[in-house]
Amino acid sequence: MALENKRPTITINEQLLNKKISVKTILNIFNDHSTMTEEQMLLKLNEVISKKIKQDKVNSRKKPLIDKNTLFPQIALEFKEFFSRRGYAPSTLDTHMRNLRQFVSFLNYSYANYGSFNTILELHRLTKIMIVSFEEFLIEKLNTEQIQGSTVYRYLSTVKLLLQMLHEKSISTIHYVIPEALRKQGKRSNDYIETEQINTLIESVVKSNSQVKFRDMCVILLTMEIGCRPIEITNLKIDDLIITERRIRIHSRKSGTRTLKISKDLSQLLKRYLEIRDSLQITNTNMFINSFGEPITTNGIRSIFERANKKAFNERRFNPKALRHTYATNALDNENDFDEVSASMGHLHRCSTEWYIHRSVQRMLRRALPHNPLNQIMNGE
DNA sequence: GTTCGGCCGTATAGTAAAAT
DNA sequence: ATTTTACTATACGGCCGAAC
Repeated sequence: MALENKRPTITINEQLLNKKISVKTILNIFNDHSTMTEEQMLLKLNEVISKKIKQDKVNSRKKPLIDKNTLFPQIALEFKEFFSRRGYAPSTLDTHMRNLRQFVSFLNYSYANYGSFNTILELHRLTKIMIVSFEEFLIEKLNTEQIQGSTVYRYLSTVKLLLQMLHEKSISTIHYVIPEALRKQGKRSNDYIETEQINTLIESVVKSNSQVKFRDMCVILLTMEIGCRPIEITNLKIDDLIITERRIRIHSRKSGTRTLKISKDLSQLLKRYLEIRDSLQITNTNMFINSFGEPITTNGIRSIFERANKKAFNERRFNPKALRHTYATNALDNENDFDEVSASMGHLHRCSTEWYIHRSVQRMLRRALPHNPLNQIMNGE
């Protein structure tokens, strides 16, 4: 390490060329330069750099989570086994399994003296009375405002499906119809977010020092600009972005596939994000990844929004869906072609889009996205 | 034929807790 | 302290048949 006659030199790791280190960090290193030798400075710099590189490495998950299957009663697993052959989406099967867990534990609790209900074969002891008492149990929860009507309906739908299966397997002959009064749909909400609020949210992300800052910005701005769903963001593959044409192809089971135009600024931001992503060793082709290098999930998207909200407003003010609603309202308000808006929202039917027209006319008149918040960010940097 | 509404599969939201 | 998962609850929307 002797420097002697030579000028001090430093070998920069190739990886470093792609890393960004803030000016402030560098300045901090040389803060007390008066007391440091050149050699010490270089050592210190190297130290900071290697720390930074280490930091940017993708973490790996330590150990697998608890086997999900152990969380569900045997009946739910058998249910899944039976129905997964019918092409149900994973989320649907999950929902039913969760609902079944409630039902099975209800049976085991309320009818303990009838013996246990563990496997579907044991469900031959299931009686209509038990189901009706489950209904009553749910109604009680409904009346005490623990759950909504639509949830009661969901639970009973699962029971109905279970009975279908039991019938097909000749385990039970109970024919069950959900009572009319218990078939409640959920209520639609419609949030509208003023532009300033969106700006505040985005600014808070821009200002943050988060390692996933660029990812988060891309996710929020994508939702804002094209009104896509969280699930559609999780489904995005790298190939879905056609950067030269500034087009992005989004897909979900619910809405199918559609291709949308994005702004110049957003495409630049995405490009920048993808550069960062490229510098990590990622084995999948998903555009957005979590800190483990795995494809991001809808939970991940939600937490991006929650974090940003908390930072910006100190409370949860709006969610991805609200941005989606805002997008639809703005798009319609700016006198875009109705069918175009409908298509860009991924609505297959006009009625889905029409719903947004019935919003407060006053508010619709008041605001119209005066500018793209991205302009400020890109110019400001 | 268009519109309305039910059905039901599937997505999102809120919260707590775990993992780093 | 931050970021993610797990769980429960609930909203959204495609599809289709009945009512207009």
